[in-house]
Amino acid sequence: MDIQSLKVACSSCNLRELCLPMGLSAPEMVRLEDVVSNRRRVKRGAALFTIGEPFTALYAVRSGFFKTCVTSIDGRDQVTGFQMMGEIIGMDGIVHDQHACDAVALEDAEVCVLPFDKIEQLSREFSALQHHVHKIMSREIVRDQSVMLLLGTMRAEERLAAFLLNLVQRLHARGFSQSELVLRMTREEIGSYLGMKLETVSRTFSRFMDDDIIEVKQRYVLIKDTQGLEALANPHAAAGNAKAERNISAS
Amino acid sequence: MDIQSLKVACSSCNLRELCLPMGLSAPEMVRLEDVVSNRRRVKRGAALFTIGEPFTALYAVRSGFFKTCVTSIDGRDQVTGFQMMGEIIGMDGIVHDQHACDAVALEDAEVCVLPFDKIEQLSREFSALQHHVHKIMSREIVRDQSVMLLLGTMRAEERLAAFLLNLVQRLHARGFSQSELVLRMTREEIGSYLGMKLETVSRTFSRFMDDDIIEVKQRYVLIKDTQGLEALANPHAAAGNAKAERNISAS
DNA sequence: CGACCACTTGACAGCTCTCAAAGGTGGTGG
DNA sequence: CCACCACCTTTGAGAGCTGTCAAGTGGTCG
Repeated sequence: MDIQSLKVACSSCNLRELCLPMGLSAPEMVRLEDVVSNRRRVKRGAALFTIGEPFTALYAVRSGFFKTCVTSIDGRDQVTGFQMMGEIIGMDGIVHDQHACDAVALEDAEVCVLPFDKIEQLSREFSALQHHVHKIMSREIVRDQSVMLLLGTMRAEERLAAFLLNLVQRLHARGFSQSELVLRMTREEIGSYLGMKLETVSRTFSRFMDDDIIEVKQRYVLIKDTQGLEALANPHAAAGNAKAERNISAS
Repeated sequence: MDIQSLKVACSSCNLRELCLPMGLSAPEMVRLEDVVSNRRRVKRGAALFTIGEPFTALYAVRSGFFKTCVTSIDGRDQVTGFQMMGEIIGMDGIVHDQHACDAVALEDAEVCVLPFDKIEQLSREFSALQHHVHKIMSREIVRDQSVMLLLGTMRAEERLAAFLLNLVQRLHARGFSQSELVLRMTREEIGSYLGMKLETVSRTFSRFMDDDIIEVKQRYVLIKDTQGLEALANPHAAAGNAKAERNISAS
């Protein structure tokens, strides 16, 4: 245990199937461990990086929970994502060699530092790593597009339902419960992510409770009726929707 | 001219400073031309690719105008972007080896086909190309985040103003007017992108006209007061906003 | 234990959506 | 070449959802 906490070892990390080393061969992973030599602890409320800060590395979340936020010229800010263990942060910084968003820890956290020049160098040697890096960035693009869909077409109930389902789904993939979770963020942060005010988030939680779909006690959430929640997130999915059916039959 | 229309030549393409070959040396560009050997024409209204289609290549827009749209399980769809010449489409497909959105031509268009396996192969040889590919993907992530900010925090007037400013800015970078443009998309498509209904788009255009900030005649738009439009897009930028000022002083 | 922060709830206002009708524009076919 | 049709756009009226403002409660952390 002591040795592990001093030296990073992707090959023994229980996140390796979710994180950067996914799909690498044993010798490749050894070389990767050489690159991923540093860890960094981030206290709750502290920033891993901030807007404008020079970009040098990507970060793999090892433990803890982060939010990323962008800020407009006139000071409005928006949470663009919540990141949990195994997820990669910082790809926004590549294009201008400086970060385009803030990354803030929502609880005490630890990240693996992935110096980007080293990643690029190793990617030129190992096509598996190269392709995986591309996949990670592509996944982020696809995720962002689904958030656009949420923000552009959904109403408050649908947004919050989709948000909760997404969270438990990701937690479940990490070995946690399928129906229980502890929110690491405030109502205001949820609202910022979902494009609604904290009061609306709170009211919507209350409505879900009244409908007996979830149980909420502060940060703790129990999903009592997953199907009901799914129905709230996609209200027209069951009804014979022409477009949806076309998509299903096409695939 | 005939030769050029048969054979792609990045080195003589007037988009090379915006597109994939940016920053490559002469010999590198020659090798790239070998990869970018195919072009494809797409008629107005036709799809360059659709959701679920196998991913094989990225596409560089050579002429014409595209939209990309995602569709939810229950059939709602959302325009996630508009792409003009010099911009790269298709990065959504990398993660699952199939496209996650539709790309539809809004006018007759032509694209350069960039087979992705070839791009990856060449990226392993040329770090300049590798880094540029990363930048293009990172730029897309940053763009998506700014759309989230728009959808999450702005009101109809602000969204449409920001949209118009973004369009003319990109057109201007391509040598077009700074104050005049022709919309290639319908009010409904604008609305889908901006998360509002077509009627609201139309009404907001009318309000801008009443305020003498723009002139609109169907698809044609003349920006009469750029500063006024910027003020509409960032209403609190001028006022002494604490957060904005903190960002300015910090940078 | 106390202060502060997060959360909940209510009342009301306002923005955007919905539904509806009419006017334009561009394309197609006779 | 003209007429017709389909689609896009504009505008109005009213409804509904979410935001705003406000007050009070409860939980958490120093």
